[in-house]
Amino acid sequence: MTREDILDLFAERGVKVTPQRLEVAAILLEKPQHLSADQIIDRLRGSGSRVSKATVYNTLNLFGERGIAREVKVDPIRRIYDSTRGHHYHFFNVDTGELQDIPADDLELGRQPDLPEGTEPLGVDIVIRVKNRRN
Amino acid sequence: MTREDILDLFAERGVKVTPQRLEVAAILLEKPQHLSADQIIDRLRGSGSRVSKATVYNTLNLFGERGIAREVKVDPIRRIYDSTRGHHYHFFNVDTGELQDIPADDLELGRQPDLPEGTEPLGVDIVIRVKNRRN
DNA sequence: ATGATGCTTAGACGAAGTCTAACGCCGCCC
DNA sequence: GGGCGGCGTTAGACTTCGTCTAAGCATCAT
Ligand SMILES: [Mn+2]
Ligand SMILES: [Mn+2]
Ligand SMILES: [Zn+2]
Ligand SMILES: [Zn+2]
Repeated sequence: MTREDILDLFAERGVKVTPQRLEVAAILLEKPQHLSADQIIDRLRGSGSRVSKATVYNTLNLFGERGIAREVKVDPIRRIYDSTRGHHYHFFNVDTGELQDIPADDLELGRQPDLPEGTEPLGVDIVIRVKNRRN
Repeated sequence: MTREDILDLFAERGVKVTPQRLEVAAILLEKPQHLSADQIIDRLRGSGSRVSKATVYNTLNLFGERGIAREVKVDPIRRIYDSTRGHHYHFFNVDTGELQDIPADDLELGRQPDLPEGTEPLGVDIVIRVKNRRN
């Protein structure tokens, strides 16, 4: 994702541009990937950036709310942010901790249950847990 | 679930019986429900029990490993334990934090993707996120 | 008895994320 | 230009959830 794309996306989602937000976006949205806040901070530090921890967390929360990144719930000990915004699912390898995308078309959802009374849908999260085959 | 059922389940899963494990099981496995460690500790304290925090966490980890309870990954800030061991899925109401079971039969999974090379399946977690309808 | 093993415990510790209060930056008004 | 308000950023304190440590206990085998 180019700098131009990022600026367009910010505009589209009503997110004001700041140097720090651009730095975080440049790392996370560079390519399809799944990163924790800590990994993003490490990469920022590695490239000499001084964006504070508080700002990284604020920014990731903002990106989540505005649909600039997706939060993936697989591991209760840390939040993972996903640069792929479109509809898709995940494999989670419990041995390696690795997350892998499943394109929406590769997984069909048959019958779906009625929603609870008085609620409306937000989305469907599917995680297929796998482990390494030992033989 | 009766005390007898719990003892049978422990035996079946190779879990040694201790008074503390029985107390935790009595609370969690009483009925179909979803509880955090903290809620379990509160209920133990409320009924005058003195089981330590460390033991509650150790016990819940053990229950998870041995399939005596299920860990539901829905909220990255705390672990939720599910007394329903069978195959089923969940609604998660983001407004209330409420988790609601979806029986396996109510949700059909059509085509499933090929697993990543060298891995074998552990299970499929599905969470349908919903919010309260406001109007 | 003695020792080994495994469970429980209080409280220290660690990791992830949030909050606070000060500070900087920018646009607006005069 | 100077002052003001609003928002974003910052360091570091703080909170929360969970794990670890080291001591104490129980049970079992010899
Ligand atoms: Mn790191
Ligand atoms: Mn509580
Ligand atoms: Zn993804
Ligand atoms: Zn359930």
